[in-house]
Amino acid sequence: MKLRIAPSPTGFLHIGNARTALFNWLYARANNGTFLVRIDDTDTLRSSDEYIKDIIQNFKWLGIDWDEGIEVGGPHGEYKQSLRFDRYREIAESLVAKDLAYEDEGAIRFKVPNENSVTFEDITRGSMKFELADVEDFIILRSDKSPTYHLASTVDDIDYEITTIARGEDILSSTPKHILLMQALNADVPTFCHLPLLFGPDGKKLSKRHGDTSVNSFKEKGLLPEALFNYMCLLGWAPGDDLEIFSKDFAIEKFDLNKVLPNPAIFDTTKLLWMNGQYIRNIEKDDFIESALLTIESNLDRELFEKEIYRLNKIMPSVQERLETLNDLIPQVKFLLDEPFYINEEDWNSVNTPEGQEYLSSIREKFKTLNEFSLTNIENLMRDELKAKELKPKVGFQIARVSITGTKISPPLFESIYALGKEGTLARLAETIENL
RNA sequence: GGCCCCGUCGUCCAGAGGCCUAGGACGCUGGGUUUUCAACCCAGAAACGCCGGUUCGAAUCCGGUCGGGGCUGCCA
Repeated sequence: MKLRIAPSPTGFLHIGNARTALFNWLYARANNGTFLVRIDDTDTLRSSDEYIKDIIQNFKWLGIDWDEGIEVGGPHGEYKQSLRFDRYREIAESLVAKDLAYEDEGAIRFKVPNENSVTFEDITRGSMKFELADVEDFIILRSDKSPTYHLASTVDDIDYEITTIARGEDILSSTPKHILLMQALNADVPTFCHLPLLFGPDGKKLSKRHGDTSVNSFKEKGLLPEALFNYMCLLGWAPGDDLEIFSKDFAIEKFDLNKVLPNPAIFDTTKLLWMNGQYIRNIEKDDFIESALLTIESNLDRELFEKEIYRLNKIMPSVQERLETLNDLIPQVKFLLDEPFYINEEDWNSVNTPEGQEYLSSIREKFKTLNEFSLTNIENLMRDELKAKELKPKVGFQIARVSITGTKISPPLFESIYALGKEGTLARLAETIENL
C-alpha cells in the first residue's frame, strides 16, 4: 500500500492540506504502507521555494514523516513536477499519436468519449458513477507545453505506483478525468478516497477569507504540534469509546479511512485551544519550563537574564496550570521580568481601601525582618497579619496582589511573592505605599 | 443553470433496525472549591431538517423534498 500527499507550493501549508496529509500518513502507518510527499508545482508562476520549505518544515513540525519524496529522495528523482515537464509532454504527445488526444489552439486536449460512464468505488463515498457526456474534453498540456494538474498528477501517481489516493472532496468531480487518463495509459486504477472538506465558521471551504489558516499561524499562536495533530484527527474521525485525547501511536493503531465521515467539518479553534491547554498541563515540568523560557525569549525578542530565569523557574508550576497557549505566558509572568512595571489603575482603584493600605504597610515591615523567605513563611506571615487586623482575605490579599503583580489577575499570590523574592517584593510594596 | 457530494446538540464526534426517554467532548448557564484568574468537581439547557414508504419496530434502510457545499479554468 502506498499513499501520497501532493501539495502545491502556491502558499504556506494550510490546515486543510495538513489534515489531508495527516489522514494519508495515518493510513499508511496503520497498514505498514509507504507514505510519499511530492510537490505539485505545475503552476510555475505561483509556486515558490519558500512555500516548499514551509510545507516540508510544517509537516515535520506536526510529526508527519515520509518514506519517499521531496528531500528524502527515492527511486524517482526529486519528486517535483516542475522537473518532469519532459515526461508529461512525452505522454501527452503519445496520446495524440494514439488519437486519444488532440491539439487545440496550441494546447492538447484529452478526447473524452461521449458515451458510457466511469464508475469507481470511493472509500468514503461508496459507488460513484459519472456520465461521460458531462465531462468535457479537458486540457492536459497547455499551449506553453506545461502540463495541467490532471496530467501531471495522474502520470506521477502511475509512475510512483500510488495504490490509494486520498484527497479532498473538491477533486471528486475531476476523478473521472484521472481514471480516463489512467486507462488510456494502460495503468492500474488506484483506490480513491475523497475526504470531506474543512469549512470555516461560515460553512464554506476553508480558505484565506477565513483569516490566516496556515499551520504557521497556529505555531505562532503558541500551539503545541501534538495538540494540533490530535485535534485534526478528530475532524471527520474518532477512534471510538468517546476518546478524544490520545497519542500518535494510538491514532495509528485505530485509524481506518473506511471510518472517516463523508460530511464536512467546520474548523473551530475553541476546542483546539482547550485541547492545547490539556496538552500544556500534561508536559513534564522540566520540558515545560524549557519551552516556556524559549517562548518568553522569542516574545520579548531578547535573552533572559539569570535572575529572571531564577524567578521564572519558581512560578512556572503555577503558570503551567493556567495556560491555553504558550503565548499566554507573558501577561502572567511579566511582573517577574526586568521590564517596565506598571500597576493597572482600574484594578488598583477597585482594591484600594484604607484597611488594605494599612495591611500593605504592616506586611512590608514584617517582610523586612523575615529571615527565610520561603513559601510557607510568606503565607503564614500574611495570614497572621490578616487575623491580627481582622481583615477578610479578599481585602488584604487583593491589594497585595495588585501591588506586587500590577493586576488583579495573576498566578497564586504567595507563589508570586516567593518567585519575586524578598528584595523585589519589598521594592514593589515600598513603591505603592509611597505613591499612596 | 448542469453534474456531484453532504445533512445527529451552536461546534466536533458516538450511534451500522430494537441497548436511544439519543451518549461523550468543547462552548454556554447555574452551583461547589477559592485571595484573583485558571484548573478541578457537580448540575443544567441544547440535536436525529422535513414528508412519505419498508418494518412488529427507524436517527439508523428506501424515495422525495428542503437546506448546505463542491466542481463547472490553458488553478490545484
